[in-house]
Amino acid sequence: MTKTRRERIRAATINEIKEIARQQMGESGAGALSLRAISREMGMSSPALYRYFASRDDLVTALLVDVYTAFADALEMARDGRLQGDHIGRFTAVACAYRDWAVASPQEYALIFGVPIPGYKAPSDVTSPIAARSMIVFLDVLVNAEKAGKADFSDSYVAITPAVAAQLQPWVDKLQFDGDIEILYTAMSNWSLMHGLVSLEIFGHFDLCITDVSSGELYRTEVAALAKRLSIQ
Amino acid sequence: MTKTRRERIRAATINEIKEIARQQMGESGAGALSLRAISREMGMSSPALYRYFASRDDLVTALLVDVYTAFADALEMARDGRLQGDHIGRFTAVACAYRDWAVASPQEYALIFGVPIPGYKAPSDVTSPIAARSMIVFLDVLVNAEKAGKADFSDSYVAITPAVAAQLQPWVDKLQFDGDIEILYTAMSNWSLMHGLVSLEIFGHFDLCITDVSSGELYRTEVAALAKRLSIQ
DNA sequence: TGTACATCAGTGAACGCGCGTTCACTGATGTAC
DNA sequence: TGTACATCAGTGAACGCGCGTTCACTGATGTAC
Repeated sequence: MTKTRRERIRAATINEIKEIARQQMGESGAGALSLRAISREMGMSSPALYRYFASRDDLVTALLVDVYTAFADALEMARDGRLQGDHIGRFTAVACAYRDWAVASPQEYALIFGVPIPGYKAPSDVTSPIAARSMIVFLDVLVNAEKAGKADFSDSYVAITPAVAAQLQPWVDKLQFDGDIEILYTAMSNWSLMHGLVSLEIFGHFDLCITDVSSGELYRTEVAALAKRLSIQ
Repeated sequence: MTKTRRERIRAATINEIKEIARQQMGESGAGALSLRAISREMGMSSPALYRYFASRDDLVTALLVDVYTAFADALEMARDGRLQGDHIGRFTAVACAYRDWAVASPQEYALIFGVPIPGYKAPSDVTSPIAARSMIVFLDVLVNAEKAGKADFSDSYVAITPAVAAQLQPWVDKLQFDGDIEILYTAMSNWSLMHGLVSLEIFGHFDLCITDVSSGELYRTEVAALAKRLSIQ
């Protein structure tokens, strides 16, 4: 655990690179990330970066991992800020944390959920386990509410056909999920709504028709509607 | 209306430029659109393009207009493929057309709804009226269903607070909308879910947990659930 | 404690690339008389 | 119908830019004896 001096400095430099990269992403978008621009801002020559990342793609991957992690952390923190038995509190907190995080760091959100960066393909073996984490947090809240008998998933949904149930199988397997398939389905559906609302807001597509989306009023109303629909308590 | 020979050729060239641009967008993403690449493919020199578009941004804007129009056309066609009184048919058709169009032309979808192209700002006076068209098609279906007494928007939603209602005002004004505000709200909400489902699918974020998203099974299930929730008939 | 050597961080120059855009130009197509 | 002129489409060369990446190198920092 005790690192040598060199290792500490090295780690600090890596962090600085990533921090500046994140910052530049915030200014000009994830696609415009440039090693030369980063090195310029750091007062280094650009080849020096190759001591830390083997290529631009490697840096992007590292950022992706960080961002996924930060996102999942934010959701977990929101959940754990409420008592275990406070199911509706947890549901609302996680759903709102989703938006809050995205609003606070739109370019990070875009990096994760936006159009893939042209010419860059994330190595899914690295990416996908971390990507799953955030979704699991949300699912977890639903599962626990249901186990406690404080939510009802069967009501306002159409029957899930066997075909759809089969499509969800990989997800079931991956999580070794033993609950009702309706819960998984509901999680996906709610997640999709959250994603839709947030990305429309962040990318400015609500500006046409709504004033002051940034208040989050509309989003919270939707979350409340979801909670009501699931009779979550 | 009768165009001169020169005008016809000119129009044809403009179309060719736009077509190749769309095609290249489909291959390498909207952000990677390059005048030089287009001219290369056309067997022209790149300066020649400046006879047709004053700049790269101008071309992007033209594409944006085309794409928005094509999208709205697709939704309208879907709607008009069903009888006026067939409200649930129209609802389903429009909702499914939304996804079908997006799946068929993901890069176009990304151009409209994705992360804005870095360094490009769409002139909203040109863009926004056309952007509204597609949403209006969807809204129109809901309004007519409600007028005919074939839908119920009050049921599964939380009460809309005055604050939220106020936020929707610009939209009401723009459309000179005289219906119930719940309808507008519902349209936005449903639209957001559709957007969420489709963009998660298109950008590959469902790949982790679902097999064969491309069948559309899941999406159709969601649309059916929406229809049920609105008691649309 | 001092010396010899290996490892590491960082540099400057360079390669080769593609980009948007401007400019002065050549021919072809249209138009007015 | 023929001629003079204006308009238009398209070209090739060039400007200036930024990019990712490689290479041979210089010093500094660590390590083994």
